[in-house]
Amino acid sequence: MKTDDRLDSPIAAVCREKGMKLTGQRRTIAHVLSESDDHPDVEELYRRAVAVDPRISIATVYRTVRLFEENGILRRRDFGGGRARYETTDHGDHFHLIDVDTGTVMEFDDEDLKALLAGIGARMGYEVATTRLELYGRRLKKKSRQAI
Amino acid sequence: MKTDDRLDSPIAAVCREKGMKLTGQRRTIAHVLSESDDHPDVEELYRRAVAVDPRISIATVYRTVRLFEENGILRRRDFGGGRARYETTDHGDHFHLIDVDTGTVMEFDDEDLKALLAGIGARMGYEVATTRLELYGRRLKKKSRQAI
DNA sequence: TTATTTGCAAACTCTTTGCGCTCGA
DNA sequence: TCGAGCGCAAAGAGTTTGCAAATAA
Repeated sequence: MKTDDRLDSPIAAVCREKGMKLTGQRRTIAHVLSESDDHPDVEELYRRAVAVDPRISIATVYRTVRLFEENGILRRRDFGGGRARYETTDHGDHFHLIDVDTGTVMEFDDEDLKALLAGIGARMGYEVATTRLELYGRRLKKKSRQAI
Repeated sequence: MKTDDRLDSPIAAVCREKGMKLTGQRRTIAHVLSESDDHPDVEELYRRAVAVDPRISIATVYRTVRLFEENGILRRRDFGGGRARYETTDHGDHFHLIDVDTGTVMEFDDEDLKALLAGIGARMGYEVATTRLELYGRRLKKKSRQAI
C-alpha cells in the first residue's frame, strides 16, 4: 500500500521504534487509535479504520490489535457484553466506572485504593500482579451527590 | 425421569420454594452445585452432573444455570478465558484473588475496601450498583509475607 | 528480492435456540 | 393429562487461522 504521511501518529512512531513492519493498514489503525480516547471494540475500530482507508479487513484489525497488545501499545479490557475493548496504554494504570444506563466508561485512579489492594493481597500471601476493578453504577441526583 | 431422593439438596429445596418444576436434571444439577465450593464453568458442571446421571445434555446445563442465575441461586463470574464460571450465592458478597500460576480462585472480603469503593463512586456522582474486582497475583515466598 | 502481512472464507469456541418427544405435577 | 422441559443438532456471535496474493524493507 502507498505510504500516506498524513497518517503518521505517535503510535506509528512506536511501531517503527519496535521494529515492526509499518504496513499501510497498521499505519491507519495506529492513527485511529491515537485519535481515540475511549474504549472501542474491534468492530468499532474497524469502522473507524475503514472510514480512513477502505482497503482494510476486520481480520487485520484483530491481528493488529493483538500485535499492539503484545507490544504494550494497547491494553485489552473486558466490560462484559462478550466483546473485548481496547485502550491505549499511554495514560497509565487506572480503574473504570461504567454508567449502567448509558454504557459510558469513565476512568479513575486512587492511591489509597491501590495501597489497600496490595495490602490485602500481601495478607493473603500474594503479590498482586494485575487488578481488574470495575464499578458499575447509576448517576446520583445532584442533591445526594457527595461534596468532593 | 424417576425421582431419586438421594439427590435432595439445599438448592433443590430452594427450587421447590420458588415453584420451579423439579425435574430429574435440575435435581442433579442442584445436587452437584450444593456439593461444589469452587467456581466451575458449564463444561465442568456438565462433567460432574453426567457422573451422577448420564441422561443429561449440556444444553440443559446451560439452561439450568441461567434459570438458577435468574432466580438468585447462582452468580455468574467471568475470570477471563472466555467462559463463564458460576458460584452459589449462599455465602454472600465477596471479591476474588486468582493465583496466576495455578488458576486457583480464592475469595475475600473487606469492609474498608467496600466503603472506599462506595466513596469513590459517590465522589464521581454515582451510586455503585455492582463491583467487579479481581486480584491476579503470585504466591509470595514465606519470608516476605506480611504479618496478619 | 523475500520474509511478512493481508484478505477472504472457513474453522473454532462458547452459548443459545427451534423442534419434536418426554415427563413432572 | 398437558404444558414445561429435554436432547439433539443447527445457528449465532466473537475471534482465529490456512492459504494464495500483495507488499514493506
